[in-house]
Amino acid sequence: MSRPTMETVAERAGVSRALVSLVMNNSSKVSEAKRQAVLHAAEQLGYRPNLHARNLAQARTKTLGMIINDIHNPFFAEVVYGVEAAADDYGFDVLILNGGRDAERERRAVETHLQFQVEALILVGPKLDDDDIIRASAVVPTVVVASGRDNPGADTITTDEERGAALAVQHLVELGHTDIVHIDGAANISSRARSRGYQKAMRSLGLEPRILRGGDDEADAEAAIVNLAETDSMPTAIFAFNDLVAAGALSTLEAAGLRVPDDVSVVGYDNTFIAELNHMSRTTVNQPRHQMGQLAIRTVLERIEDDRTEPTRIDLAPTLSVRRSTAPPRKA
Amino acid sequence: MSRPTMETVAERAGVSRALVSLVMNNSSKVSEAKRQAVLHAAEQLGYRPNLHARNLAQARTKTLGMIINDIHNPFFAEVVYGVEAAADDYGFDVLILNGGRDAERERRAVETHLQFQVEALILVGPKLDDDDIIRASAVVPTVVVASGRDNPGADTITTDEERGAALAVQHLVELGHTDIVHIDGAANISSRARSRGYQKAMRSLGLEPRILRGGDDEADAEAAIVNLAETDSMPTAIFAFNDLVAAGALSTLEAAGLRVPDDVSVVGYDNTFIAELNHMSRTTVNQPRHQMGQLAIRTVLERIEDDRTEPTRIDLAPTLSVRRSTAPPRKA
DNA sequence: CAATTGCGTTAGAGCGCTCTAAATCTTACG
DNA sequence: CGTAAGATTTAGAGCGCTCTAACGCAATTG
Repeated sequence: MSRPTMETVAERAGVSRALVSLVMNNSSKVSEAKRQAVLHAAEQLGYRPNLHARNLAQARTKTLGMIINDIHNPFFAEVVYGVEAAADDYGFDVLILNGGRDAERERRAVETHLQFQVEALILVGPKLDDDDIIRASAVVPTVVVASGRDNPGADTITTDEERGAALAVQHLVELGHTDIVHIDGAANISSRARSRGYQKAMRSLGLEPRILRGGDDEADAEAAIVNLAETDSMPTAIFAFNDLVAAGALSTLEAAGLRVPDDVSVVGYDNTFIAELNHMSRTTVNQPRHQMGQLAIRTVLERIEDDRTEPTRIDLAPTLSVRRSTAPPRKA
Repeated sequence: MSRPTMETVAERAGVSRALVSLVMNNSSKVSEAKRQAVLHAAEQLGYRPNLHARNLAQARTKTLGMIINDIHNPFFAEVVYGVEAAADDYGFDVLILNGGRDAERERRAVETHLQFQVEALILVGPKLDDDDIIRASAVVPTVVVASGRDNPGADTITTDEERGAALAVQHLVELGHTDIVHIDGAANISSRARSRGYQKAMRSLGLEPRILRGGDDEADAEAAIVNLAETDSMPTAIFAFNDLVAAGALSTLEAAGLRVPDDVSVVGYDNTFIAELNHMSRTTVNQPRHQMGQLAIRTVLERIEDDRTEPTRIDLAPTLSVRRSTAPPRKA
C-alpha cells in the first residue's frame, strides 16, 4: 500500500539498491541493459524518489526558499518570474512562502524555510527588520530584493529609489510644473527613500517640497486628495508613492471634477501593469523586476560557491515610463 | 561548522537524543528541569530541527503542495490567502509552486511536490489536462480550485460559471439591452463554461448571441473591439471574459470615441481589484475566492482522514457586483 | 599466461530524526 | 523495609537515500 522505495525497484529489476540510485541520478557508469531494466521497473511500480531521504543523505537540497511580501502585489510577481528563470538555469527548485504583509508571518516563513534546509533565502520586499535579516543570513546565504532599505546587512538587489523619485520630479519640472506634491507611502518600507529622493530633487531645483501622508493602496490616496481639494491648495502635479496610490489619486481627482492631465498631472511608481491599464495610462517609474530576480539568484548562488563574506549591494537604474497622465501645466 | 543536530544538543544538555526529541515535540512527559536544560542548549547552539529527517522518520510531512496557474493574476492571490488561512488552522504548511501558465511547468511542479511527499495537492486554476489530474490524484489527495472544467476526476471547488455568465446577461437585459456581445476567453480553461452560460441565457431570453474571440488579457480585447467598430456593428453592451479583457475593452472603446456606460455598457468577470480600480469602476461577476480556498483545504484534509473515494464537487454561487460601467442603453 | 587495468556493480555505513520497548528512578503503600 | 505502580529517560532500530570502498570480471599487456 505504501509507496515503492528504491529497495522495491531494485528487487523488481534484480539489481542492488545502489545501482538504482545510480540510474536515478543518471550516472554514466551503468550498462545500458541494467539502466533499462531499472527504469522499466520504476515505471511499472510508479516509483518516485523521496526527496527527504535524498536531502538527508546528501546533506544538501538544491532548493531555494523565497518569501514574498504579498502575493497580491503584481510588482512582486515579476520578480518571482525572474528568480524562477534563473534558479532553473542552475538546477535549483524554488519554494515560495507568502509573507502576507506581516512581519510575524515572515519570521515563521523564514523558520520553515530554514528547517527545510534551503540553501539560500530570497526575501522579496521583506517586512522583517534588519536584525531578523542579519540573523537569517548568519545561517544561510540571504539576498534581499527591492527592500528599499539602506543596508539590511545582507546581499541586496534594489534600484536606486531616490534616483527614481528624482526622475519623476525632473520629468514634471521639464514639463513646466513647479507646484508638485508627493503622496508618500506612510509606513511602507520604500517610502523613506522615495520621499527623500523627491525632497532632494525639489530642493536642488529650488522648489518647495510638499508631502502628504498616503499609504500603499488606492484608498490611502483618497484622503490626501480630498484634503488638497478642501484646502484649495491643489498642485499642478502629483507624484504618488506607487501605481496604486496613483490610481486612487486619479479616481479621486476626477470625482472632484478635475481632469488628468489637463488640470493635474500624476506620476506613479513601479510600472505595474496597472499603470498601463485602461484609457488613462499612467506615467510611472520603472524598476527592472525580472532582472532583479535574476540577479538575486546569481548573487546568492555565487555566495554559496565563493563564500564571500561582505554583503554585496547591486543598485540598478530606474527608468521613467512616460504615458498619458502627465502634461504641461495649464496656463494660469 | 555544520549545523547542530539533536545529538549535539543532547550532549550539551547532558541527556539522550530521545529526550531532546520529546522536548522538541513538546511532549508532556518530560520533567521541567530537563526541558529547560534542553531548550537552553538548543538556544545556545542555534539548533533547528531538520525537517527532512523528521519527515523521513515520521513518514508524514504535514505539508500541502499548492500550484498556482499564474502568480501574476490577482484572482489567484486571494484563493491563496484562503488556502493558507485554513491550512494554518489544521497545522499544515503550504508550499507554493508557480505554474507560470504552462502545462508542462505545472507537470514538473506536480512531480516536485510529490517527491516532497506532500500530503495533498491543491491545484488552483490548473492548465493540466484531466489525465494529469487523475494521475496525480491516484497518488495523493488532490483538489482542483476554479478550474472551470466539468469533471476533472478529482475533488473540485468552483463557482457555477454558467450561472455567473447568466447573471451578467440578466443584469444587462434588465437595464434594457438586447444587443449584447460576448468577448470570450479563447483557449482559457473557463472560457467554455462562461460562453455557454452566455449563450443559454441569451437564447432563453429570445436574444441572438454574438461571440467574438478574446483571450485572457487586455491586449486580446483590442482586436475584438476594433473589429466591432470597423464593421459598424457595435452593440449596446459587452460581456467580457474577465476583468482584464473588460479593461482592455474599455480603453479601446474610449479610444474610439465611445463612452462607457453612456454609449456601451461593459461587464467583466472575477471581481479582481482591477474592477474596482480607477474612476471607471467595472460591473463584474464575483466569485468567493477566499471561501473557495478554505473549502479546498477542508475537502482535501477530510479526504486524508476519511479516505472517501468518489470525487466531491462543491459549486458555489457567483454574485454580481454592480458598479459604474453599466447603464441603460442610449435611446436610439 | 599471470599480472594489471578499468568498468560495472554491490555491501554497508551513515544522514538526523522518531518511536517502541525496555531501563531506571520515584513515590506510595502494606 | 520491600515492592508495585508511575513517571522519566534511554537504547537502538529504522525511515529511504547516497556514497565510499571494495569486489568480480573481462579486456589488455608484457
